[in-house]
Amino acid sequence: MCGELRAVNAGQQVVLMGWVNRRRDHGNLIFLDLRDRSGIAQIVLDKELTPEGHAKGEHVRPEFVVAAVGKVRLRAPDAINPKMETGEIEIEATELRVLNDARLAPFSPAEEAIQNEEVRLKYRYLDLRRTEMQRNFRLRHQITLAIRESLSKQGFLEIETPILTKSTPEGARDFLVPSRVHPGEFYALPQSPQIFKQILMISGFDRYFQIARCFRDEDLRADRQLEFTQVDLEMSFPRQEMVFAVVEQFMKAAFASAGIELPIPFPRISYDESMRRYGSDKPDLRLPGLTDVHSAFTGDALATMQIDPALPIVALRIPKVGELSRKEREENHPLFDQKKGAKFVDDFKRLAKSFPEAAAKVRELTRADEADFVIVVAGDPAHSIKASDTKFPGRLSEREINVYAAAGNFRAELAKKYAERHGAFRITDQVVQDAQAWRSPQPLIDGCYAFHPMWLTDFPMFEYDLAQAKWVPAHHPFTAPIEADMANLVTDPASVRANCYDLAMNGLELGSGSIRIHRKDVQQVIFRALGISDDEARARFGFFLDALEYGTPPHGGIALGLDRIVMLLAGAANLREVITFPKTAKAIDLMAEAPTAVTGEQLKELHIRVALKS
RNA sequence: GGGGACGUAGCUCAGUUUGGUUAGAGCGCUGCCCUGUCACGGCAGAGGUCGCGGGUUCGAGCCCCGUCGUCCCCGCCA
Repeated sequence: MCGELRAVNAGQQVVLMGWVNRRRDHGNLIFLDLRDRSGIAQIVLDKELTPEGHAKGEHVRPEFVVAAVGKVRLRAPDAINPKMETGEIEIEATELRVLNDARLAPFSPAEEAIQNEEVRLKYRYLDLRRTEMQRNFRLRHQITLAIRESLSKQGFLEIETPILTKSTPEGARDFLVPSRVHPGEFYALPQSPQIFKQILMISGFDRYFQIARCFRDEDLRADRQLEFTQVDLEMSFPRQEMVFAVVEQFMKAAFASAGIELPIPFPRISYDESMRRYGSDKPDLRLPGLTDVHSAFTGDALATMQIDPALPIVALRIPKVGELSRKEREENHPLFDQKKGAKFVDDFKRLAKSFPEAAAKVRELTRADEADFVIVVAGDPAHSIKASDTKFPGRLSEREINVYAAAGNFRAELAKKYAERHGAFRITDQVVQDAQAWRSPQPLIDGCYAFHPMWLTDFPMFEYDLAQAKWVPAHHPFTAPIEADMANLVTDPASVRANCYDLAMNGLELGSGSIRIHRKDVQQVIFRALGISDDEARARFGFFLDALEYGTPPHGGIALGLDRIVMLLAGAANLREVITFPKTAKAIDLMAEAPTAVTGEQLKELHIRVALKS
């Protein structure tokens, strides 16, 4: 293997096979950099030593596939290349065989990713040859392996569930597959193995897991593809803490496989607290959170500034951004979500002029340095939004959540924009760039962790739908309420918390799970509370309701997005970097050119007629 | 469904502000030269429907309208 040869291999006879990364022709001496997945080695073709090999070498071009026969030799001291892992040696070729030629590639796999993602995806096989992509998928393999090993050690069995199945209750649009045998009927691809894994608990498999492909026919995002992979698990007789412990173990193992030490247990935070402190249900803890600065403003000041005193007033702080010009600030304004009924103050000079005490207090409360950029976000009384401002005791109102979310989104956007300046995301970048580091078992920087996992708990069971004027489920219908809140299900739905939990890390939702309902009577109450009729429940998952009646153990579990975990560890900003053949934002595979129309013959066999809108 | 950014040589980009002769650069590519390079070097050369369609104009890469594609976001989706 090209990249594995070292000084100790000097003198060995070898046959190296791989792709020509680069060719340097010095006339009677030709250097070939030969690349395979292990790395690059330099082949020397000397006209005196191998006239034939040298002659072939003259016609070799980038990405030709060749075999070089020869001896490993130490380079002369002044010819050592310290930038190459194999820089101390080279192959003195006695023979060169051209195994295959190659057309001129639209871009070179020897170089960094090109900007044009269309071309990258169309020629994905060339893109995947790049060192960075090879590294990403090796990383993905190692992470997957570590998770399998950890879960197996913890007593989980890996069990497969169907891909051709029935619509599951996840709420997204299904991908449908027509049945040839049953005209007019369709299978659905699983949005998750949810019902099957719960049935596996009923079947007595105790602890199940699966690295499961899931499918959701919704619009794509940087962190969302049509098909994605989940680490899906379920266990019998659990409590939240037991699920957390299992996940923490395998996450620790997964990160260790990438050379990152992840301290456990992970911190926990309630949903309400997360909204207050980060304006998000997937907080990024690499930067300071939001600060409640209501106390900095007098009633008069709020009236003058036209800020709603009944709503939260929070400050966000992005460190080390420095002072921004008016133009720079204005360029940031589109990053603020106008639709949340919130407004912001980012001109601190003006604020200090009108309300010097308030401005000083805000900077004091946020512990802002001179160079830190601070923005105050507050409710806009003038703004009419479609949101309920009904305040249920012990629970954030929708308008409050909107103000926090506006601040949280703004914080995340600005953090992304000024990543260079605050440097809080840098350690992740370093993981990417340092090709050695990812293999190292040592943490990259002692005591400084680039990855901040966080459990979120105590989600509300229901959300109030203003349009329908009723409480609707915030989760899938098998999520159990927290035991203590069970009594309030009908009388006070607002106060009921769900026995479910999310795992977030660095501003991404990594996974979501819950303790499930295992009793039929509770399930019926929930269905009723969710406005799902008996008939509807029976039609959608009657088989599951039947199964529930045959001795269902208490059970619960979670599913974590494997692609997202790999993305974080690869330091990638997009899922496409860790998925071999991803789809574009318009849901197209540019290489395979899918989807496509199919023949009339195929449609006929499937009893399908296509009716396109004109 | 909506908002934003982008689209000029194989790739990365300049040129668009203020319409004006034959659209440029770097890398890559082709040919020749070169025995110690490793982003090799030197000389010469090829390569463009300026995404596509229409319009305004004496004249459009540049202005207007439409359309397509890629990316990011909202909606949607845990």
